[in-house]
Amino acid sequence: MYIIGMESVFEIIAEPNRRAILSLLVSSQHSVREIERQLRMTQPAVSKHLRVLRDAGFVESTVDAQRRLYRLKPEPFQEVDDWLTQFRRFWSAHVDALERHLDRMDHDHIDQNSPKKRKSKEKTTRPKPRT
Amino acid sequence: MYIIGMESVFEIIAEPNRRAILSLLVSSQHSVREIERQLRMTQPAVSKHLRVLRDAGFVESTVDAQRRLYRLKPEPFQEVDDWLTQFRRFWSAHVDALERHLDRMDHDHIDQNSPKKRKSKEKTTRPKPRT
DNA sequence: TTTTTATATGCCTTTACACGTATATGCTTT
DNA sequence: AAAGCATATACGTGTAAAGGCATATAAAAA
Repeated sequence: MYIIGMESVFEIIAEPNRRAILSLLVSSQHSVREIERQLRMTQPAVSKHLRVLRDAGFVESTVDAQRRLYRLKPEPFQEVDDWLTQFRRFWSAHVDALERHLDRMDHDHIDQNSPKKRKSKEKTTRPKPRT
Repeated sequence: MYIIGMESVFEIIAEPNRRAILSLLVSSQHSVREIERQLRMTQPAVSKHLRVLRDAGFVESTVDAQRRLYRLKPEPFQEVDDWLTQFRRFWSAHVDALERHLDRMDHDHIDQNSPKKRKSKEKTTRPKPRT
């Protein structure tokens, strides 16, 4: 049940300054002032972008005295990733990016000590060539 | 002094009609007229969006008599996926979406006949909790 | 309490973009 | 050659969003 302004996640991340804020918040939470100084934006600009990001579910905030500490929320990113899914079969057939994608994730996130489980050349199923 | 319209991939996919075109083209290539009828847009609208998509590298076209057949190109999707990468560690820590992501890709793309190689509960490494 | 710091918001201006209509270009069919 | 189909583009219009400045609110420090 949606209230208002329901912009798509894609419109939200279309704005470069908002992407910068998201990238900054991925390391840890930050106050508005900190974002303002790090990204060299005016304070109202930061607050407005954070408002948009909050409404879209990209961030949430907690109160710390006069400050508001903003941090990321995961759901909208998942939404982008879900949209991307329909294209993965296609693009992986071209640049074999699927394999690289999975290997990259194995490296970065699963573990660094156990051997990779994915066979290196398990030829991804090719979609039918376009006519 | 800007060269010309170098828009980011995010601005490109921010437009709903463009996303619709991309989703349509994922099945197979289509002519402008076909897109026009399928998506119930005016012909100039389709042509303009295709122009934007082409300039951004999302599509390419070949000539077929008077028609132009448009099809997807993979690179820009990869670019979106790359941007998403910096957030995967974060969001996977929250909803365990990484595992679901990988499992989903296994199902959809790698193969449908060999057993899944990924252990079902290989507890993804958790990033340090945010402070 | 007065002042200072932190954040949010309202107003205004500018810019960019999406759309529709009309038109231009070019190939095809007759 | 003429007519018709397919596509691209130019122009004008409306709208929405981003940025700046001023201000409102509230908590902290003095």
